Amino acid sequence: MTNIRDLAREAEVSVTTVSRVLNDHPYVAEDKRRAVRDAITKLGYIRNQTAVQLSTGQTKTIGVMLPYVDHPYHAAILHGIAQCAFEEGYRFLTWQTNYIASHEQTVLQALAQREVDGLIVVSHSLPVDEILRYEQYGPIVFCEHHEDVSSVYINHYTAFQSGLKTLQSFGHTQIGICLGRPDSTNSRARKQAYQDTVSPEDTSWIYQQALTIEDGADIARQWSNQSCRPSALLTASDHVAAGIILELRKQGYRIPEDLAVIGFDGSDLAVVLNLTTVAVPYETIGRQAFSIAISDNWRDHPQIEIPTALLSGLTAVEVKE
Amino acid sequence: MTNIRDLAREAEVSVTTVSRVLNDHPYVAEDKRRAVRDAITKLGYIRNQTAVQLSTGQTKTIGVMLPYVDHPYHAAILHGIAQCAFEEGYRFLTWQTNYIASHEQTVLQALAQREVDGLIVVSHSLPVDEILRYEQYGPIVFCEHHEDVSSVYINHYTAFQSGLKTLQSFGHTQIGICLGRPDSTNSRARKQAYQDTVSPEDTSWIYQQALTIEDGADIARQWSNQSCRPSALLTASDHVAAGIILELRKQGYRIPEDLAVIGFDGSDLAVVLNLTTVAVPYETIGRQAFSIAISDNWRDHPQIEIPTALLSGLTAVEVKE
DNA sequence: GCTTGCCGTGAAACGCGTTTCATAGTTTAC
DNA sequence: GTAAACTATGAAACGCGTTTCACGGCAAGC
Repeated sequence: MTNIRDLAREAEVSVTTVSRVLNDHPYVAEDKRRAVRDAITKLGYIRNQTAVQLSTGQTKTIGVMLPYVDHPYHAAILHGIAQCAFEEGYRFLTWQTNYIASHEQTVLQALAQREVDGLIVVSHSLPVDEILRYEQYGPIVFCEHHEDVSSVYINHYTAFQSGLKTLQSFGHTQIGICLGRPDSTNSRARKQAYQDTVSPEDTSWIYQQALTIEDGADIARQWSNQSCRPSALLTASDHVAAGIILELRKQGYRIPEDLAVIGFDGSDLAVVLNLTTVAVPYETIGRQAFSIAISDNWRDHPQIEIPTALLSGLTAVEVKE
Repeated sequence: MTNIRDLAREAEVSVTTVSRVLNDHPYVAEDKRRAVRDAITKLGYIRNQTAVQLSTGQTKTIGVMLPYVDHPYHAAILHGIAQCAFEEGYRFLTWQTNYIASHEQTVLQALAQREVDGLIVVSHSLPVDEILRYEQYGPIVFCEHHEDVSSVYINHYTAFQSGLKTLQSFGHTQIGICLGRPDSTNSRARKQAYQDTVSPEDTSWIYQQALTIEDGADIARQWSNQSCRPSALLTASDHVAAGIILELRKQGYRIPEDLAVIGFDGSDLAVVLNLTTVAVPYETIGRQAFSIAISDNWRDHPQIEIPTALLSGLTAVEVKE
């Protein structure tokens, strides 16, 4: 493997000059520049990126902590990160944590060990302040809202409220909700929006642990077994909504006549099912998070709220008298 | 930032001994080991991973080249890679290329510059032999079949054949297909299977450039405008199948009575639509590709064929007389 | 005519952990 | 009892590019 010292010898210049040529520094005479270029070609030199990283103290790499790379909305955030990273000449390392605390620790460790210049936390299970202890090693940007933390987020309270109000405007009074992980920040905000907006008569209309299509089917069965049912459901994700709709149709119920359903995410599934859904611009979240992670002002803990939009389908429509 | 030399001074040992303690080398006396450990705690030392990488010449990182991180089946492969990488103590860098040749070059460059120890090429647009020129710098594993190349793949010929034969066994004789990128290796194999299996009467039953839900809707419109139509369609992906089904239902056609449809991938969409589909274990492909990339025998160009399975739904059923 | 200031170049230090090699004291082996 | 085989330890080299600092030459400024 030829290195810059070999080049220097071949081109009869100093390593400094070689380095200057490599980095397009102006203070190099044209003939020496050419000599170095010729040496590069002749010896087939290729820069060792690791050495550059050690030398500059920068990896030009951002780490991404997320629970599952193949969940549609995490993947969409990743997409935004990938776009932005490429444009900025950065790379990114992805860690799939499955929400396992020890795996999340590994990611934080990587920041401390200077494997990455910064971290984007898409979703996590460790307490925020434990994660923030690692901010001394570099920027940490969250994709959900926390106080005094760099974050790019959607307002789950208002987003959920918009879904609930839509159902109300369609004439529904018996409204239930589905929540994902019960103790997550997002779920808490959503629950609060629910309590503030519809003042529910029955806590059995809050369906917990709603994450997958299968969870949706479970919830549909729960619903159909209840004596006192909601007439409308705001779900935690399009996947859950899909599970509910499919199971209920299988059981002979009609959507939205027997149960109006609103999804969350604005995914492909929503298009396919003609699902009314709260659309979230996940790609934008990824892009913004990335730009904070590589900006100089991350210490100011910038906070960016990304707006959501209600996307109308046919699973939640005006109630006919 | 304290380094290994500071530790050596503090613990009154040599840097070699410190390095030994850090790497759990056995030839260190217990008292010195403790002294080093104490120094680590006292000075708050954290290993600089970049220095380790430069020193060992290994990054313990694998690069992944794929067109889009948020396409379900690429994400599924990524999921497999992520799992395997974590288990093996590796990291992975993802490059989203959008099938742009210059972006793919960047990825190859990264291998040459020793940013990664190896490369997994999920899908690509550059010619294979151009990519293989970089094999001198490290293992390159493909997720599709090519001769004399490390690869983990599904046999698109037999996979497509199984779909076609299923349609035939259901009584269909007028069978069409959808293909994705016209010149890809996969499309060629699929087309061959089509020609060998159904000996099509009409080339207008091959629908090209079928990649997204929207493409599917386009194809549905094409189909409904044709005077001589196939009675069954084997599609390039579940997304395309979904687009076709939704558009045709909107136009008042019935699936499978007017058109039987089989998808490809075995994705969530298939579950939701009760779609008959050719299921592909993408996660397994990712895992296997990863293990080849970090194995010693990659120079032998191992080839692993992963089997597919037909998953029955309701969009392709026995033709009633 | 002399001081600034810019251009061009290189030696050496720096970032930091790993590894080779030499040395010396102990055991084990026969 | 002596050779062979461990165990334990450190100096120095290595991997490799960047950056600081010093210095000579030359042109512009007054």
